[in-house]
Amino acid sequence: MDLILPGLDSASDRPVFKQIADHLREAIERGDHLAPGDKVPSEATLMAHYGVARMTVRSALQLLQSEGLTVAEHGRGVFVRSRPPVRRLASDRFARRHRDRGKAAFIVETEEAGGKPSVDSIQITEEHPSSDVAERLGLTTRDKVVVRSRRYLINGHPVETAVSYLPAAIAGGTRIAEPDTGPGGIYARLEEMGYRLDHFDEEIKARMPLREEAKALKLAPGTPVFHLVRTAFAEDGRPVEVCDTVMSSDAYVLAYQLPAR
Amino acid sequence: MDLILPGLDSASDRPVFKQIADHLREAIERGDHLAPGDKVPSEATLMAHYGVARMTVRSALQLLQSEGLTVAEHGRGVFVRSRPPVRRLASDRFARRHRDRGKAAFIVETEEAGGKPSVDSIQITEEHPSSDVAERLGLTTRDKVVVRSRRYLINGHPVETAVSYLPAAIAGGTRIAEPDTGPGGIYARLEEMGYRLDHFDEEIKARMPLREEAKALKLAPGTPVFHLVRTAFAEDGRPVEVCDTVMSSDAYVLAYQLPAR
DNA sequence: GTACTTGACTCCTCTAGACGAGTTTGAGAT
DNA sequence: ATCTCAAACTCGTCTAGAGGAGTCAAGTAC
Repeated sequence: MDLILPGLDSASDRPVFKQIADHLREAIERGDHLAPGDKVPSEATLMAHYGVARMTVRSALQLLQSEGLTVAEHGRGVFVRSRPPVRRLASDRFARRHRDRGKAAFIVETEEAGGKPSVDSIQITEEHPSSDVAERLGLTTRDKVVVRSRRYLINGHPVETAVSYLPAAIAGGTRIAEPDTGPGGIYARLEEMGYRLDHFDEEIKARMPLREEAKALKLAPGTPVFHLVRTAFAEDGRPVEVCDTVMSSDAYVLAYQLPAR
Repeated sequence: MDLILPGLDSASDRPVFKQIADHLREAIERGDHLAPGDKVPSEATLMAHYGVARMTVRSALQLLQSEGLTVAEHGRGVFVRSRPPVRRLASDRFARRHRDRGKAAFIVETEEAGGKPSVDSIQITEEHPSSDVAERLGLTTRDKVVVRSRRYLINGHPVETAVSYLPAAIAGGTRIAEPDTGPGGIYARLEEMGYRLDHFDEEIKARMPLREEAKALKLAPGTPVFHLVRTAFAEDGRPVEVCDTVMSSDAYVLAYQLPAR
């Protein structure tokens, strides 16, 4: 490792720990001496190099970690973050021609990208909806909804959690309320039941994950999430499903096509 | 302020600073005693309450800040983050009927939402494109592109930076290369010039901001950004513009409509 | 009354240690 | 040659201080 870091600029009024972070950040962004996966010099090494206290070095490393540039591994070291290959979610992923192939969108897309898709933590309950979900579905909080939660994984690594809400009047007692919804997933079942789908609305936010989300998705510190809420509308204009998903921003690029007309 | 925090659980093996952060996080999420804009108890208060060292309290506060829940103001205190009202960006924002009204999408939307839109830092240059931009525009890096950078503000607060790239062969020497593009913006000029627009592709990533981005958008620590790249296609299928925007995730909810057909 | 000073309170940076816990590695025993 | 175990090295948590700088309000001088 021939990484060479500059000395501190004692004339500058920039705090020491930020200067150290700057040096490391530049080395990472240049990418020549500190490439993804590489080990960042240890705390002890940096202390000696800069002649500062341990906490000062740790503040610098903390900063880089909060920027999502590095990951610390207890007992091993601090490493330059290597991002997993991202998946592009096309805006035609719910087109009927895909659904008719008999597989859910996630499975198809992941296999096409050469990954091994899996789904776990499937839970199904029947509950009263939150006011937000009730409003989106055109229900009241006194109505009941079928709630399907699950987690999606690629090559064993979790990338997304999803919770679907469907009016119990529609989905109650059907295969949608079973763990295995059969070929084509929820949307195929809805269409079989006569709820021919017309369009989906998607609302996307980006934010830092809650603690449970970071845990469920095994997110490295400093990784934001997409929070996407999709509402499916039948051809009669009625909403038939709300799907609330949280996705690792590391794993996805969302792609949409908009008409100019 | 009658905020009541529980004591530490010395039996738990959860680190003290995380326990303290948990207590504060819960109080914030409950929202009853610690609402947006409220002042979090000072470091000294928390030290006394929990009987721990200064650095322990600071670690807890640091954690909350990195989660985007609080903002520290030097000399004043730590405050529960109050998020600005978000703007929903509808997927028909570039429909021709809006463009024909003679205002750019950003101006129209912001005024409709009751805000005062403004644009600053307008810079126009002519450059060789990066390989990414060249590829999206169907050019080579030896061609030239007109580069329009600007920053969008709502009520004086920056929310988005945008850089548009257009083939110099199309936009060079036109009003698109002037600071004021005239009514309806770039897209109206392109259509006048005979490049009737067909559709837009948008690719969305979420990530933590670079340092310059955090500065340009005056982002609070722990605020991720949307990185959106839009490519505009003319009716003959040729790409005519690539727009690279970075948006504060605090200020936006992106909304799209997808067909189910 | 107004303007200025002062002090209390706030968070920011940094030092110099301590112990703990996970990982790796090499020396010694088998 | 292989296994075991302890040492060395890593980051994680925590203590107990120090001086600095920004903010605010009360009190002082004019």
